[in-house]
Amino acid sequence: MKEDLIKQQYILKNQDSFELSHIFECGQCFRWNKEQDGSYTGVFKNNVVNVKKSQDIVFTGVCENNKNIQEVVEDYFDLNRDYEKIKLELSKVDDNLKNSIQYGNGIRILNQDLWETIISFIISANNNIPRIKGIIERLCQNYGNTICWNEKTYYSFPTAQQLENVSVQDYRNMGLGFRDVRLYETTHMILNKEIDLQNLHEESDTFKVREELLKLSGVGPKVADCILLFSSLKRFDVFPIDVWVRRVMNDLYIKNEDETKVNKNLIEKMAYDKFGDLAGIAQQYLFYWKREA
DNA sequence: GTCCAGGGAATCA
DNA sequence: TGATTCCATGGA
Repeated sequence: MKEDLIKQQYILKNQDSFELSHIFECGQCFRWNKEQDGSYTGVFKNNVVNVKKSQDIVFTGVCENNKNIQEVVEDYFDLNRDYEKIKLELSKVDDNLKNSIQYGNGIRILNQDLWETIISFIISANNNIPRIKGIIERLCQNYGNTICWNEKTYYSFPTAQQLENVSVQDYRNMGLGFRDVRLYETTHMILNKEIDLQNLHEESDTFKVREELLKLSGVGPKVADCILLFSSLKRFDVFPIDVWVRRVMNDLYIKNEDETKVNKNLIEKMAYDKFGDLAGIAQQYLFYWKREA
């Protein structure tokens, strides 16, 4: 019999660089949903947390093994990182970036589980965000753990072991489309330790980690960079290039007549020249600004 | 009916 | 290496 989870709360005061919509709508995560009161509720690992911002930021929820909620959210929201310093540094680059930073000033890069990030971004390929969220939610409901809180049932993201016996056809039936085989193959590559996720955390060379990720089925350059940036690997020196980022980089800097013809290597080189080892964070401000504004 | 979505893999030059 | 094409699905 599993012990009941204790409802916990943590109140954070005086936190600049923390806006709910900026954090949850900038495309880095798929499991946070807006409530009627403007707060957001999400599941990560086996935690269910609601975040509400008025003057202070209030975290309420239940945590895996009743671990202290302050420690849990400090890790997940990367609360000890100085975003004011990062924004100051990036604002010096040019007015374009400065404007986008003002627009998305409350963005933070979440510290998401590596396995979940890999699978989520394989699903994201040639897909739109509402549909990605729907597919992931069905995966969780079918194969994740149930977590009860506030008289509602939530579902954790299934582990690789929980997906071990899921077939390609099962995935197809859940609406994954052509991504079904990729999800199946990658799950088993990780279960077989062809790719060892622990080793990825221990490798310091970003390029080597990227090479390993690219071996996974369904992981190409863009998905690999998203995994590097948005997961617990936390590599801020990568610059994921999707259609939106290509668009914004062409509009601001390259100014090619046909933005679909812009070379990705050119964008990548330009990003690193301009933004250096903070390119990934710069990418998030630009992405959010282009998509929302 | 057509186009598009946080692309990747296979194919061909 | 670099460019093209196909891949399911659902919403606009």
